Parts: sequence; C-alpha cells; structure tokens
Amino acid sequence: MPEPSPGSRPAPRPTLEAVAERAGVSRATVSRVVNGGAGVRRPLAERVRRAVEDLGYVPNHAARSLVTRRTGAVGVIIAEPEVRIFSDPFFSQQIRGISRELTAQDTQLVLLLVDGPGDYDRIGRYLAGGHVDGALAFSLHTDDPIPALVRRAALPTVFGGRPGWTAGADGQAVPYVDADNRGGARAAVRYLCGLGRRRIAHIGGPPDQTSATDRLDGYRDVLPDAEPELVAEGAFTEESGARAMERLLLRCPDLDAVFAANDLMASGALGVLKARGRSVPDDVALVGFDDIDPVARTTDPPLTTVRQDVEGQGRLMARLLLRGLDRQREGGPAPEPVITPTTLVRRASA
Amino acid sequence: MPEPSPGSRPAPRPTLEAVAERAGVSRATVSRVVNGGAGVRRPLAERVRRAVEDLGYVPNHAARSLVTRRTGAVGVIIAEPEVRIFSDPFFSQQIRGISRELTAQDTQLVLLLVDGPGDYDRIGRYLAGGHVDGALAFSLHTDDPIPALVRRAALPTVFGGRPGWTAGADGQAVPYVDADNRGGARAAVRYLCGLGRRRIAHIGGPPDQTSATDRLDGYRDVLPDAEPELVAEGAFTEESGARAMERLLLRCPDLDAVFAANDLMASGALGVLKARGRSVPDDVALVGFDDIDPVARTTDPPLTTVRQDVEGQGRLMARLLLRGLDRQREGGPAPEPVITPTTLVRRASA
DNA sequence: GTGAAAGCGCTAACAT
DNA sequence: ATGTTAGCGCTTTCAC
Repeated sequence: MPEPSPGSRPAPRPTLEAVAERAGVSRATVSRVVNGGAGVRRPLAERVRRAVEDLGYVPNHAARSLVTRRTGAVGVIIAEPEVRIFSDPFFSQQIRGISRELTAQDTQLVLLLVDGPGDYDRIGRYLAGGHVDGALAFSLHTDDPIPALVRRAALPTVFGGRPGWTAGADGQAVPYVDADNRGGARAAVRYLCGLGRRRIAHIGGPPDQTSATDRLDGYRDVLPDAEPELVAEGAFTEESGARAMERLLLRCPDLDAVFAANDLMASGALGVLKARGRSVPDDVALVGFDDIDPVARTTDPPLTTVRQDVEGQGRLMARLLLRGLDRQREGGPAPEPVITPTTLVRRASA
Repeated sequence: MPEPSPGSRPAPRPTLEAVAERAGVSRATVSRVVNGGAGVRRPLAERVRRAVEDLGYVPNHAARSLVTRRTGAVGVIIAEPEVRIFSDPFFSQQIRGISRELTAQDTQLVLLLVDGPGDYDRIGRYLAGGHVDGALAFSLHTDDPIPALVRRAALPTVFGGRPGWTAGADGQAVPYVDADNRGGARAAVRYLCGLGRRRIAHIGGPPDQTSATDRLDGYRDVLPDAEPELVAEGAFTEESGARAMERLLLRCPDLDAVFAANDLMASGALGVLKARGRSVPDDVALVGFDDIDPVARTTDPPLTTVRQDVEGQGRLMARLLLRGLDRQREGGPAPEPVITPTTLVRRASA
C-alpha cells in the first residue's frame, strides 16, 4: 500500500528541478511561471502549470528567501503593558485588520508578545535577526522601549497610535496610523455646545498616552477658557470613569454635559450620574469616544460617541508597512503618518 | 559621517565567512561555535565568539532553514467561529501560555487567523508550504475543517481541547491537551451532593463541543438517575445561561442546586435566580466551571467553580508539539494526549 | 523567450 | 579538534 505507514518518513517535497524535468523545460522557466509567468509563452507556461499541479509543487520558502532577501513575514509586537490586549476588543479588532491586510498580501504575521522586561532583549535580537521584513507596534506609552529596539534593528516599522516622541533621534518622521483624536474630540464638544450645554466637563485618559492628550487638546480647542475643575483624569477604565465623575460632581455640581475620552469611562460616569439622580441626557448630556462594540450601544441610554474605524487602522498599518518596505529597500523615505477620520454617532445619551 | 544617511542602503549583514576570516578559522568552526560550540577548544571558541561580537554577526535564518529543513516556527490556527477569541480571556490566556513556551524554545509563533470559509484553502496551502514545523489548533466544534487541513499537510499538530473525532482517519491517536472536564464536573456535582442537595440541575454547553459533553457526562456519572428535566442546554454565554435557568425553574421549581458548565452561564443563571427571589446559596447552591478571571470572583455572591489552568494548557500544547516534532521527524509516533487536572474552588455560591 | 550557470549563507559529511 | 567540500532549492544575470 502506498499509504504512508505510521513509521515512514514524510515524503520529500518536489523541487523546481522536478517540475522542470516533468515539463521538459529549464528551472529558470519554471521559476518564471511560478512567479507570475511574465515573459513565458502561453503553451509553455501551461505545460509548466500542469506539471506544478501534478506534482503538487510548493516553492521552498527558505530557498527563495535566501536569494530574494525577503522573509515575507512581519512581526507584530505587543508590549507588556498591553498584555491584556487580547481581552480588549480594541486590540483584537486592530489585529484582525492587520491580519486581513497581511493575508491579502501573502505576508505572515509573527506574533511577538513581550512578556516581561527581560524580553525586550530577546525581541530586539529577533528583530535584528532578519526573520521579518518589518514590524508593527503599538506605542501606548511615552516610555516604551520598543521604538529604540526597532530603530537599532534598522527595521521598517509602523506604529499604531501616535508615539509620544514625534520624531526619531535623527529627525526622521516616525510612520504611524492614528485616529483623528483631536478632531473627534472637537466634534464631540462642539456638538454638546450646539445642544446648548454651557458647563461641559471632560474625563480624560492617562496623560502618558497621546490618544488621551490629543482628545484633551480637542476639548480645549473648543473650550479654551474652561475651568480646570471641569477636567478630571481617568485611566480609560470603567471604574476610573466612575471615580472621575464623582470628583467632577463634587467640584462642579452644576455641570450639564460630560465628554469622556472613551466609552468605558463614559459608561462608568453614566452609572454614577444615574446613581446621583441626574438624568441622562436631560440633566447631563454624555458623549464618549471609540464606539466600542458592545459597550456603546448597550448602556442605558445608549452612548452618543465618536467612532473610529479600528479595524481599518489595523489594515492601514499593514498596508503602510508593506508599501514602505519596497520603498525603503531602495533607500527611499519612510512612509508618512496617516490620520484616519472619526465620526460622531448620535445615540440617546446626548 | 558613517551615520547611515536617509538615502543609503542598509548595511549588508556579516556572514559566517566574514566571521571565519576575522577569527582566522574555517566556516565550519564558526558554525559549530554558533550552534553551541560542542567539540571546539576553548581558546578557539573564544576567538570566534569575539569575532561574532565584533562584527555583530547574526545567523541568516533562511540559509540555516534551507539546510536543516526546520523553520523554527509553528503556526497557531484560530478558526473563524473563534474570531472573538481575543475578547475571550480563555483564549488570551492560552495564547499567552503558548507564546511563553515557544519563546523559551526559540520558536516563533505565526498567527493564522481564519477569516472566512475561503480562508481554509489559503491556510491549507500555507501549512503545506513548509513555512512552519508544526501547528497548534483549537478544535472547538465537531465539524471543524482544520483537522483535515493539517492532516493533508502532514503537519505535526496538537489540538487544544479534545477534538470531536477521537482518532484520525488512519486510526492514529490525535494529540491534544485538555482539562479533565469530566472529572471536574464529577467533583462539582459530588460537592453539591455532599452539601445535602438533592435536586441538582445542570446547565450544559453546546453539544458539539466536547468540553460541554464531557462535563455533562461527569454530571451523569454522579447522578445517573437524574431526570432529563434537570438538564438544560446553553451556549456558554451569560445570556444563554439565564434562559436555561428560566426553563429549569419552570420545569423543576423544587431544584436546590445548579451545576453550570461554565462561569458565564453560571453568572447568567445567578441573575435569574436572584430575580426570582431564590437566594444563593441558601435556596439554590450554584457551581460554575473555568474560574474565569474577573467573572467568577466578582459575581454576588462569588462563584464556587471548577478551576482549570488554561495558561498551563497552552504551554503544554506548545511543549507537546515541540517534543513531538523531533520524534516524528524520525518517524516516531505522535505524542499522547494530555489531560490536565482541575480543582474545585470554594467561594460563596455553594 | 528560454536555458545555463552562478551563487544566496549555511550545515553536515567526510577528511585530516 | 578542525578544515574541506558538497550541496539545500531557489532566483537572476547573462548568453543564446
């Protein structure tokens, strides 16, 4: 029986050579056909394709990589502070977007989880080791060691979210994809103004994340004269939003609107508002940010919020990197940052 | 200035050859040193190591892979029905465990997200393409196409969770890692019995997942004569647990205990019980399964539940695969399944 | 348009 | 213990 018995070695995969022989052509011709078939006459190409099919030929990636000097893989770095990413729908969507785009470009996604401070070393070596053609990283905090790593590895990298340090040490622009946080915040606050609200508070995120500071900046763009008491700092968690809301209520009992820097905090704030007997949106109008999937539409009332296309951002990150690879290979410039638009989604909370 | 100007090509990486020349030895010797240095005299090895250091030599992975026929990477397949995995703490922990183990073994994690039925084809080609040495897959449903793929690709694979089909088409055992679902369920139900409960109901998971059927089997092991009315089917979601609880209450108003096949459903059931005025644990004792992180300890009352070490399972999957790789390479047998123990965690709900 | 030939950087026999 | 040598499977000039 030709059935491989449990103890037999795996069958050796057919090589270009084998295909060439079967098709009665040279290896070079097969190679051309396999790689798009440019410059090969139809009948020949057909014969080759048939031979490939018959033999079940699959190109050997290592051999190809050895000569092309491309791995066809990119690393996605997920740093320690973000280990929870997988529980965060935000990241999961972004990864999904990245995966979609990479897949479409026949590029592999190598997941690099940073699992502790000691891991940065390992990741750095890996990146420098030429295992991947480029990297994607999420730059959440200003003191992240990742940027230095990829810089040292001289590896093309695109960041998700505007990095805290805007330019590299050598003045090169750092490529990143980010939502228009500032513009979205402006839209939210303007909307509240348009509703006739006069005492508009803000619950901000942690000041070491640009998404938080950018949204705060947007708030200030519209309300440059807002009293400092109207701004409370949270940590992007529901709990922290609740605490911030309590402080705000204490400091400014007369507030009539709140713009929270994300939906989670908005949800926390909503709970406190209701518990304190303030009706939303009648007494206090509430706007969030992100339009995060279950949260924003399942609160009571559902949240008016600023939507950003997270999956699209992921796709964009991958696309930017892949485009940049070809260019940088030729010594071209790194790709420019991309800011994706946001839209205000009206629901019942404002 | 030796600083690479923005328009310069990336510096070519030093090769074995360069190191050999600098150290005044042959390529073979350098190779030996780089790969552990067995059989090379101290002083020589030292000289080589210094040269490696000086030149910043990093082995070319493609070249090595070409000759060793190992890629040093494994694919982690995540199928469409589980796209939410990233929001599921269960999977995120498992991935973390996998990542930890692979990292420790210097093996890369290539993430393969199946993004639709059409993707199975692509994944199949990829797996057959020799890009990875093995695969890790989660076999949630009985009709999953993944098993067929890896089988066709003749790729060593370890499953997370017992697959629905216990043996391969050729009678080979399928390697997997799973919690002792049946034993854990038995422990839970026995515990309820020990509490003096006499009408113990069960909320089961979807019957096409072995984790659900195994837990049901465990329940039946202890209560072989339980009336069918005491068993309701859920879908492992909080909502489905609530619905199942409602049905149970209708059919068996006199029940005094519930064993739910996971914590999410237990949480849903808890809500219904409280809404119906049944106090937990006084009127109805409740036990869950998984000890899922925020859920089990934050319900009111906190859940008594069956804990499984999910991260450990992930690590085990990776370890099993890597060990199996070496063996199977020599035509050895696939690794045996591993069942990890569960422990009953007593909290306030039972 | 097609083929011949020269490597890509490395490991593993095989010599010594 | 170390060096020599022959490829691994592929792409890519360069002739024809």
